[in-house]
Amino acid sequence: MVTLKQIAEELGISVTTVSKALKGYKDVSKKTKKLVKETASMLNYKPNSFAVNLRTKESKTIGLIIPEIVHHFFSSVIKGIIEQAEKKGYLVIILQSNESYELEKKQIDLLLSKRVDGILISLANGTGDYKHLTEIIEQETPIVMFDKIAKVVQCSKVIIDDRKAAYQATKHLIDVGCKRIAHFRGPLLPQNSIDRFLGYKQALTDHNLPYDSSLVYLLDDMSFEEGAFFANQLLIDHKDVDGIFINTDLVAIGAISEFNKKGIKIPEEINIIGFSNWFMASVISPSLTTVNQPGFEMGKKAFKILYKEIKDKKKNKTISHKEIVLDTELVIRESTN
Amino acid sequence: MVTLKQIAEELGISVTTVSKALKGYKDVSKKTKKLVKETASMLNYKPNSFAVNLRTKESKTIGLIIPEIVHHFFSSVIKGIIEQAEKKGYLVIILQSNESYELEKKQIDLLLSKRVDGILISLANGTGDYKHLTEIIEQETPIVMFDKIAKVVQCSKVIIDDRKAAYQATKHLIDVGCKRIAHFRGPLLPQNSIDRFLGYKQALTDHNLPYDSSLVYLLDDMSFEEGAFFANQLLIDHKDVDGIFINTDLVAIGAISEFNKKGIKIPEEINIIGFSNWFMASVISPSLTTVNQPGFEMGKKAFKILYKEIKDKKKNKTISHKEIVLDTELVIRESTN
DNA sequence: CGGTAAATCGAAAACGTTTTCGATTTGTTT
DNA sequence: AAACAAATCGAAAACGTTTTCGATTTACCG
Repeated sequence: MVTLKQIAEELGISVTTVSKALKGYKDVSKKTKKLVKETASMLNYKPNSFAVNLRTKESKTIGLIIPEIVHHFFSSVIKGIIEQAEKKGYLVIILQSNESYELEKKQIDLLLSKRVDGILISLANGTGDYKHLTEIIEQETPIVMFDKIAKVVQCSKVIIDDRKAAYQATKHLIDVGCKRIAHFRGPLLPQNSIDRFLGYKQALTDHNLPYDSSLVYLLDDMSFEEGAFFANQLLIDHKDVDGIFINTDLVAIGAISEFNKKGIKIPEEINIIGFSNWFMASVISPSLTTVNQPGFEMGKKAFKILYKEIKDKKKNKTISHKEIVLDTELVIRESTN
Repeated sequence: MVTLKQIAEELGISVTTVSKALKGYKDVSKKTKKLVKETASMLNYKPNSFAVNLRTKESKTIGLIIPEIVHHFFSSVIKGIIEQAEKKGYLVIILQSNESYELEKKQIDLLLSKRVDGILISLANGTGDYKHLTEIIEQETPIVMFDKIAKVVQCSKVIIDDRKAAYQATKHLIDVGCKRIAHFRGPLLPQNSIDRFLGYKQALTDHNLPYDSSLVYLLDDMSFEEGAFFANQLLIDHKDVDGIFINTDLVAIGAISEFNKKGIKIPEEINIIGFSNWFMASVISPSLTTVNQPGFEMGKKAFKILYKEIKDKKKNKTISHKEIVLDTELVIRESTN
């Protein structure tokens, strides 16, 4: 590996001048500048990033912690982040928390000790306290949270309005004539589940439909199988239900599959609306009406904000935290009338 | 940020001793060892990884280049790599080539200049020459290729036996009684497409079925839409076809969707088998018979091999390249008789 | 107590870069 | 030719760690 020193010796000049020549300092003559650049590329010189990092105290690398990689929404987010980061010359280290609070803590420690320039995170479902997050902020490492956030933590956030989106989804069911609407809700912890539930409830009361807590089923692992299970349960408990708003597409697809198997006609006998707009939603039969969640844009936006905070920190500007709310969109397909 | 120096001053000893105490050298007394460790954790000392990298000439970081992140198979691979890497104390920088040769080249340059300890790569469809790859090998940076590989490049590889798997898939169609079997093949460049095509052809001739090149349709972007398009084309061109082996599940699902729309019964009128076993394959109707491609295991294995090569390089051992072939498995579902 | 061995410590160099600041050279003007 | 300004260069420190090797201290034994 060729170093500045070697180039300097080759040309009989000092390391300083070589460095400055390569970085375009104005106090080195055009002649030597040209000379240095030529021999540098001839020797295939590449700056030792370890040394640069040490000297400049930055690594041009950010960390990303995500609950699950094999997941349509999250992989879209990752793609958005990586693309945007690459444009700005940043690399992305990805870690997966597996929805575990303990892992999430360890991984944050890892990233901090690697001294990444910033951190992007979507919280695990299991995270209840936020000490590990406030620690990041105290260390003054820029951080922005997206999708699954902790409202109480003081940092920038990129989210969708889950409550509003859920409201619109439920309202859509009402608009197509549903009178008795069930909800398969997500676990108690992530804010999203709560907000979606609240949106559902609000839509009911705003349209003079009674809220019946026995129509709300609590999901645990949000799997395909759970969707099928609760669809079946619903047939036993409440034969009069004519619409379901389901917390996420995967579960909705499980439900559809079960209804298909049981010969229940969708949407004639029951309307179904999901959430997230996984690719899968468009290819099953009947195709699934759902709420589009802009993962790619969320990733892009999250990085952009993080980037600004990193730059501001370098300039010793005070960083003001932003909270961006991205638009969702109802995607109407065959599973609703 | 607290440094060794600060700990040393705090205790009135030398930086050397502090460093050695923390690293468990035997030439420092148990008393001072304990003292140093206590104050280190009290001050929340974390070694500056930039300095460590510079000194030890390694970053405990590897690079991963993948054609596409939002993709069930590849995201499974990523998951396998990250999990395994984390176990060994390595972090993973992910880049996406978007199936572009040019991007792939740039990204390899990026990773090399970041001085990652090793590189994992699955080639873009567009990569024809391998100069950028041999460059890595000349630099003596360990590299292992997986799934989409270049046979001619001298490095370790983790793959499946595409040809054998395709053979089995085609044979399955023959076993269920198909006499006239079409193939939607992938583009001309990645070796996988070629091998799958060859397996298909071999199976036909081994079972006394004539090979008819007009039954082979060349896919371009391997999308859902292409599947639908060629399914329709097939109905126009060859009404007598009773089975299709399709290069990848996504395209197969597009075809199924088109056949469903046209009222063609699957598998009664036409048998369909895909490749990869995307999650989606199990939830569409009819569910798709396919070949399971073990993404997660491939990721794990690829990292393990890379890890060994990194270690061997450190010990100046000569590294011997391995070629691992993982088992695939026929997953029989409703789309074949 | 003298002598040797073992235990314990620290000075210093090295990794490769960036940047400050002073020194030297060149050019320009009287 | 003197005087000054501008252009060009390089020495040296710094970033924080690791590790070699010599120095010092302690322990031990006759």
